[in-house]
Amino acid sequence: MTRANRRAHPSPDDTPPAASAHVAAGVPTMRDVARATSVSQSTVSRILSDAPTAIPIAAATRERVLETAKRLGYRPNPLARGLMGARTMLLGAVIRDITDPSFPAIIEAVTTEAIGHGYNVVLGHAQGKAGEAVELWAILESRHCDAILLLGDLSNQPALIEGLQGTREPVVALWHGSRSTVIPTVNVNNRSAITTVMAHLAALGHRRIAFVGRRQLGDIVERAEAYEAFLERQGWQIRPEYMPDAVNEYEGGMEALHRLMRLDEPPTAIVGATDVLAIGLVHAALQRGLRVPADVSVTGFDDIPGAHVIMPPLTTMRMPVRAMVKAAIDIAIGSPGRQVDPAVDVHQVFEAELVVRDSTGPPPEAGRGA
Amino acid sequence: MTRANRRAHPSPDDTPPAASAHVAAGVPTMRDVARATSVSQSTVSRILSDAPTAIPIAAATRERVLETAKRLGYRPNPLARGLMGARTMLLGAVIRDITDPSFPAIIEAVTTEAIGHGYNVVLGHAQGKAGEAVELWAILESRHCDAILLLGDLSNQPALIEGLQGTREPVVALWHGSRSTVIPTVNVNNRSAITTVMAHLAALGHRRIAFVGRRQLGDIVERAEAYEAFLERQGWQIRPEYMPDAVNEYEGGMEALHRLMRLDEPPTAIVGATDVLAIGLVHAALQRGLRVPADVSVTGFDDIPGAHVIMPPLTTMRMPVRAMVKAAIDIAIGSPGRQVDPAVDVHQVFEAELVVRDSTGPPPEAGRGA
DNA sequence: CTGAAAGCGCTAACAC
DNA sequence: GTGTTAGCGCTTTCAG
Repeated sequence: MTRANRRAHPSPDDTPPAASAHVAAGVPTMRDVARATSVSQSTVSRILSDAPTAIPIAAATRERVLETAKRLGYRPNPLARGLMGARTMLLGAVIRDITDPSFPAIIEAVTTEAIGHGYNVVLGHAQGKAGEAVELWAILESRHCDAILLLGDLSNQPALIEGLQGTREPVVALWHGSRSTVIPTVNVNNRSAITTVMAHLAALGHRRIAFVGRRQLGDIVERAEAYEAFLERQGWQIRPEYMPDAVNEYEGGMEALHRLMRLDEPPTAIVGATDVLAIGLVHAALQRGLRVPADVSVTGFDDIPGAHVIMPPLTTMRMPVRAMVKAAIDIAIGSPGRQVDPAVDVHQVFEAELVVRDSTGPPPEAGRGA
Repeated sequence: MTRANRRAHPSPDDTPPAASAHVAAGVPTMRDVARATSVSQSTVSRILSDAPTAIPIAAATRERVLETAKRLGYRPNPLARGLMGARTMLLGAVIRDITDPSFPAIIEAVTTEAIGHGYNVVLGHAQGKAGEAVELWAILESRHCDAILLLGDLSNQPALIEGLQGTREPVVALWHGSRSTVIPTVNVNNRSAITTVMAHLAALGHRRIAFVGRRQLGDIVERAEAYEAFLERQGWQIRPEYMPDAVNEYEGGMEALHRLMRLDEPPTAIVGATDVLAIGLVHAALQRGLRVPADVSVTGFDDIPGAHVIMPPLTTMRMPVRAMVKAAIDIAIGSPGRQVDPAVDVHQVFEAELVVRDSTGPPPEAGRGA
């Protein structure tokens, strides 16, 4: 007995008698509206579809239908719609790792923005496992999502990316890194952001600046490259030992700091590729009895919630998350029914903003070592 | 031209000629499988439905069908399924506030657990606004979700709660507080958890213990009550000034600490109703030049990511998030097709575990004030 | 301008 | 055991 809201049935066997009274009538269907307005069901469909002006309809009829639809509390059934190949008003989201502290704000923005467009978000997270993302993708496709959003760098899922190309639904990647040319992307300008951070540090007087982050995720690769490029432009030495590998977790940052501080000539400032790393760096520094920023300056990236309540509050780069998500969704579902124009190379880039707090300051007077 | 994968059509006008080659064939349907196996489509349905043993089917036929289905890469169309009133394999999630730091772990658990059951999660967040949650609910209902999960205390959305009662889909509330009797709930045992924290503090020697949290969200109300009950059992004084109101944000905790420390007789320990509050408390204490825990001990609740990387690492209560989510999902979709048995009062309660870190210690030798 | 009718992919009576 | 036959609620030709 799974059949849903059968209405106008005196429940011969199924419905528990005096059960849920005020829903017994069931959700009104298009036929109900049609009957109540004494027009054909297809007329109702035409009026209620999102092609309001395509076929001319008598204003009076339209008025009446709209009115009864509202009175009856009519809601279109997205399932039936989707079955016909029409839009399902579903937005699929594939998330690299939902536990990453920078994602909640992103998801919040995505769901809000989607609802603003009348869309719902179906969530899936890829969680590292290679096959899983493809599976996820298949699921989203079978749900006839109108568009797919890729959240975070999923380039470690080549099968996903490949599969995504052979589909009709628009796919847009957010924070995927700007190397993917096959999929429209919305990214932060990592290069200019890191340049800003480095300039801030340089202006403070720092010369021995380290960069912490694993060159794996698209964004972080770009940040690392920008770091090197900056040093080069300044004519400063690029030291491999100033670029320790670190997994994007608090622990990764902590470990990296210890490694850096054991160097003969430790850095006076450290650029964390993410806030998570930066917070780990600060934490480990404090554990070591170092003062931040008196002994070592630290910067982050993302301005995650909490970045301002660690001690000292973190200097970091803040991205226009809202605007970026909006842009991505506009690309994905902005042109209703149409695929993203493949002729246009859609690769939007947004600028991040430096938020100076207390984790950065001038370097210690006398550099330790040489 | 929204119609989806029309197959076997030489694309007279629609399809951009040599477009996406390997998907051109379209998703195989049940009819395709039926034809390829030379059986009727309904036989395929019977075999592929989740009622495998309901009607006996020749093992040989079943074998063949299953085989071709796999070979063709057949995937059931959830839309068509749902249209019939069958299960949509969609799990709706209404989230109180997705930006709350304790939610990412919850969402992660929900999506993972859901996928384990073959379900997808449709996300919506209520975000405070009263009408919004109802709207959200209507949307989820129209999507024919098989079940709805309420995440966090949504009792500030009475219209939602009321609407939820008149539906056929199972609704389960997680961390809603255990006061709602009308909806099955899965909760943490706030009472015993706070008792544990208080006992920990008492054992350390604290006698002047404050509690910070707004009595609004279900969980926090229960925690506040447990706090008072503990004091009462100990025969200790309940001081209203030791229970400042505080919004559940870092800033709320900071503000509360300043207020508490301006008291003639400030507390030597503060129980934060959540980690967010506790982190704010610690932060403000440090700002004031107080040492934690030497001058004041602080505890939290939730063990959010980051609770262990603030300085000092936070003593807190950790909830079995995974198990709780699993329990809720089992209740919601555990009994396929059936509603949650209304006869059984489903109110599961899980125990939290004390995680002692460095934010708690003995009180200062000489209490300031009296 | 509007109605009638077909059918999306699937499930569920009902026959045989 | 298996095939036939209706629809689920909607969009979309095709006739008026």
